[in-house]
Amino acid sequence: MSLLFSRPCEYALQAVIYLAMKKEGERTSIRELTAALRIPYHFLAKILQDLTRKGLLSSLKGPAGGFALEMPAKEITLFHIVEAIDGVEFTQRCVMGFQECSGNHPCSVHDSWAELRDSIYRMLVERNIEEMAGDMKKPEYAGAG
Amino acid sequence: MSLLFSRPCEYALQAVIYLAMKKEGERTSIRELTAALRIPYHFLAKILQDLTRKGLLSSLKGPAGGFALEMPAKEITLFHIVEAIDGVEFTQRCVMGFQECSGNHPCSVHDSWAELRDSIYRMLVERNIEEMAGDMKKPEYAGAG
DNA sequence: CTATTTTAAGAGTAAATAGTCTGATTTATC
DNA sequence: GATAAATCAGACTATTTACTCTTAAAATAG
Repeated sequence: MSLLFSRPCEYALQAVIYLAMKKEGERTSIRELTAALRIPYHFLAKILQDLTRKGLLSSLKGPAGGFALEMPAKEITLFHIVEAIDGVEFTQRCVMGFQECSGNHPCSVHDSWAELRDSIYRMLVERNIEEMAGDMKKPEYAGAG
Repeated sequence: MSLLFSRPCEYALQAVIYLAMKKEGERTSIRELTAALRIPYHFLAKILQDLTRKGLLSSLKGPAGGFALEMPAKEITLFHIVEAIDGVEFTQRCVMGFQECSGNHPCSVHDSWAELRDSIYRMLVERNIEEMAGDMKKPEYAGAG
């Protein structure tokens, strides 16, 4: 079970943060990313292609090729990545799956979940990838392998 | 995509709340539940059997048989149901899937997610099924079909 | 121009999740 | 006891998600 986000989305989040830890413009190969993050090679390749098509990354073939952020890390949030890979369906569905659940015909946790949903959204937008990459470089943080 | 909870778990939540809307001890058939909640018959049958094995429901075969809550609705929370069907893994995993993420080696949203996780837990335990069934009976609430 | 290193693309496979079917068993009623 | 109405059990199928493989194409360096 991969809670909240799909596997591809989790991998995308990790990969983009990893790229943000590099100097701006520096390119990183799939090989390096999959080794550092322990993600299956060809699977991550697909995901990075997807992020490239969606305009979040740029790619270059050949030796010294690889992937880099298409825009400054400061302008990217986790939400951009989630939006690109999983979409924003989680902002809409009833948490218990009631088909009729809606604003004027709510289920009994509709309002609590609405608040939580907002908090999740806030978690995804309140900090940018540059700040997060800064964290990850510190020894007390996890992720880079 | 069935956010946060699996399909079987969503169906279980719906079914248990539906049962809590009945008079204590009254038995309800799979047929009635699937008609009211629009859930596939045989699939819900499996889920109810599971909840019965886990001790949340009691079942009776034969005409006038069906399912009922094994204990007073006041003593059941959504968390009991989630625990029985999906387990509590969502309280443990890193939201971005970082393998190394933990208390003393956190990812950059570790703390925000920890708070959110607690709020989700609170949403699941702060009200019991009796209260929620009470809500659902009111015309402005959704669920019973 | 050739060899090498990288991504691109698309088909294919595997595993997990969701949902179905059939037949047996239990219980109540006539 | 026979019949009917319900759950129980387990095998089966379908769909979605996760992951792999192969070949092509682009870029660099010699």
